Amino acid sequence: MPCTARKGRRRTRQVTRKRPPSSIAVARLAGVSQSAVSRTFTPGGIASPATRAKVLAAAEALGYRPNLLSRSLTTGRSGIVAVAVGGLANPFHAMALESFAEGLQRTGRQVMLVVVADEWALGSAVELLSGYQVDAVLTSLSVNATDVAEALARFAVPIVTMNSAVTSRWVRTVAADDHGAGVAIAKHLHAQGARRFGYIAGRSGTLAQERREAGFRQGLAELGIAECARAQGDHHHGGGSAAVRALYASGTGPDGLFCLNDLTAMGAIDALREDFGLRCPEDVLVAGYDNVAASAWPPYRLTTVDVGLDRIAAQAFALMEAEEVEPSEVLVRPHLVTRASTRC
Amino acid sequence: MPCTARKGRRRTRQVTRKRPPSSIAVARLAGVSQSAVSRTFTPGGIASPATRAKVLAAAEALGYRPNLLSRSLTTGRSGIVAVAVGGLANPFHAMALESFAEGLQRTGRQVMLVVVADEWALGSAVELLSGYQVDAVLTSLSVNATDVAEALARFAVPIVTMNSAVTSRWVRTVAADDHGAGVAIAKHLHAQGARRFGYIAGRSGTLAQERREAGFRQGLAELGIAECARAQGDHHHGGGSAAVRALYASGTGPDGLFCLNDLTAMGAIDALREDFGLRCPEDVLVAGYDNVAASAWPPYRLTTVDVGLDRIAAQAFALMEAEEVEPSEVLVRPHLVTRASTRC
DNA sequence: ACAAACGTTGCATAGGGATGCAGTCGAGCA
DNA sequence: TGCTCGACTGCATCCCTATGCAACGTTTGT
Repeated sequence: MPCTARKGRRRTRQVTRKRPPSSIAVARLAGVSQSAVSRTFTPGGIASPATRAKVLAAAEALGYRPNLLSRSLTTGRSGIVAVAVGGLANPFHAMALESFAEGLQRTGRQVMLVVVADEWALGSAVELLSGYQVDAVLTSLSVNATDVAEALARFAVPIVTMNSAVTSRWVRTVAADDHGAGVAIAKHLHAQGARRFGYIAGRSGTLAQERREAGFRQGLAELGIAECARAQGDHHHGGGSAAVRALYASGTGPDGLFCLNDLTAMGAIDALREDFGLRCPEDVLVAGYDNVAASAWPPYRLTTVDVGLDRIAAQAFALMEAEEVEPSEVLVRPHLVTRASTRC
Repeated sequence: MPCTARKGRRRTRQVTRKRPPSSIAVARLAGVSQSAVSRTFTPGGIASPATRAKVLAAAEALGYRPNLLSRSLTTGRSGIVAVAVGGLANPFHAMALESFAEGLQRTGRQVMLVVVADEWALGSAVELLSGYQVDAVLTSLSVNATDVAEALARFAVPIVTMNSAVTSRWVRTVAADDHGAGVAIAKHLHAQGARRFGYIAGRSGTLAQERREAGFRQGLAELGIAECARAQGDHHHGGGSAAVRALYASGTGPDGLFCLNDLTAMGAIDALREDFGLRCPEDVLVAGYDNVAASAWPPYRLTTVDVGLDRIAAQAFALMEAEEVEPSEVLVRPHLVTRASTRC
């Protein structure tokens, strides 16, 4: 067997930046043991007032702050929660992020942000994140692909999504009642006088989108209406405009339009006015979804659905902290915000 | 002297969640030493193909991922960069965040997000972040208070701000040439026929705001114009509207309006139309700042300034990585985007 | 055929902090 | 006065990975 013990070796670590003071340095200066320093800074740690004072003075003098990364080594929890959002260009995602971040910071957790393109990117992002020992992952994306959900479960980290095709011990879901909101929009548009209906979708295959559409169609069906025009947008302003151009190009289009989200709806309204000279409340009623700030602005005054991000965030936190979860989704009741865009 | 060595103690750690497999577990399964596992996963580590294969197989079987937090213990760099933004309700901040996040993720760094109210909150946020050993801090805030800048410097972490009153070895600044842009806007408005000018400010005391205003006034001065009405907004849509109501309430208001940012400008335009029946290009020319997505929408078609976030982000990354920096700020030349809101 | 050179591997330890255990010291009690 | 109890404190370890060094086996050179 090789090599006997030896000591006093010299490190030539590469660009080793100057390290901040450690608890050992503080202990030396304060004339106490390293454990005393640790106990002073550990919540719930026991130290006499005298010791605590000496330690705090020394720490202040050196500018010492406990290294939370190495703390997480012993405690097994990093205090870091990952938040994955897709596309901050959409103010809804920005607001969701802000809600999450605020709540997490308030409870002393830190937010690791990951911007992901879609749910598949989410898989590899989580793989990376698991290396950082994040305590949980929150995402405003919805997970539809079953295999993605299963892949996520492998990391043994609580993952809270907004809509997921399958939920499991690790993949948990909180969502607004998109279906119910779709029904409500249908009835509202009808009550306001719309008779020819249309729906502008987003990228196909997202659960939220499918549920909103299904709800809308069911609402129409309950009113005895089977027909509903349809066009596809892209979740953004431009897509809404394009969809309207497709819908109204040939002959009369719908006079009641439900759009997957507010950006799409605002794009739709703009195209109606610009390209077809149609006025929004008078000729076509338009409703959106998300209650983005801009939806309240005078040019739009858009009827929309407020999902209640604060309540969603609160539920997400609860789900994230739960030890065990029976696989089922938590639904939050959204709130219909009626504005001038659907008032004749 | 107390206690002699003893071993085999039992831990009753509190809710110790099941820990993920460690390199030791992988080593055991693969029949190699822990160092072999470490070398397999360390970029640049040396291991024979045979060993590497055994290790990778074992790691795959156990679902092992190296713990990046403890890695950072030895390497001294966490790979985490903090990004501090204020108020994601403003799409400009959301866009800045996205630019930063994308660039950082592309280079394999992780983003720790901090939402802060103002620069003072930034100070305590950085204090907390320094516990997480972040490699640098980026922020879309500007730091004006000298004492805040000095407090930040104490943490010995590179901090890149957008505008800072004082720069130092640690506090570095990249900014758009707000002053120059203000001048350009003044000349543009004048060239388009405006004669009575007005400026809508944000909260007082932010450097960006002061520079835009100073530039605007200098541009006017160069045109021989001394007079410029002024009202204060709040960086948001509502503030712009309120400012317009204040400006136009008594008699004729300006026919050339420069607003601190796009949200303010859009609020201004809406109030001009709603409350005073003034049309935007015909009666009043309006310009904003930031080139937010909504500024291109048909109701506004807002002339604005694009600061070039991608270039700013690139410069920020360079500043962040620089070992030593001569204390001076990096200026990026912004780009005037002219749209219908200033075309008669 | 022997030595030197090279490529790999394992050992031991560092890095910062948390904590079980045992020992110290002072206070309270009989 | 003597003893028990309790409050602290320090020691020794552990958490997980990275890495300097020495030892090993193999290949190459002469």
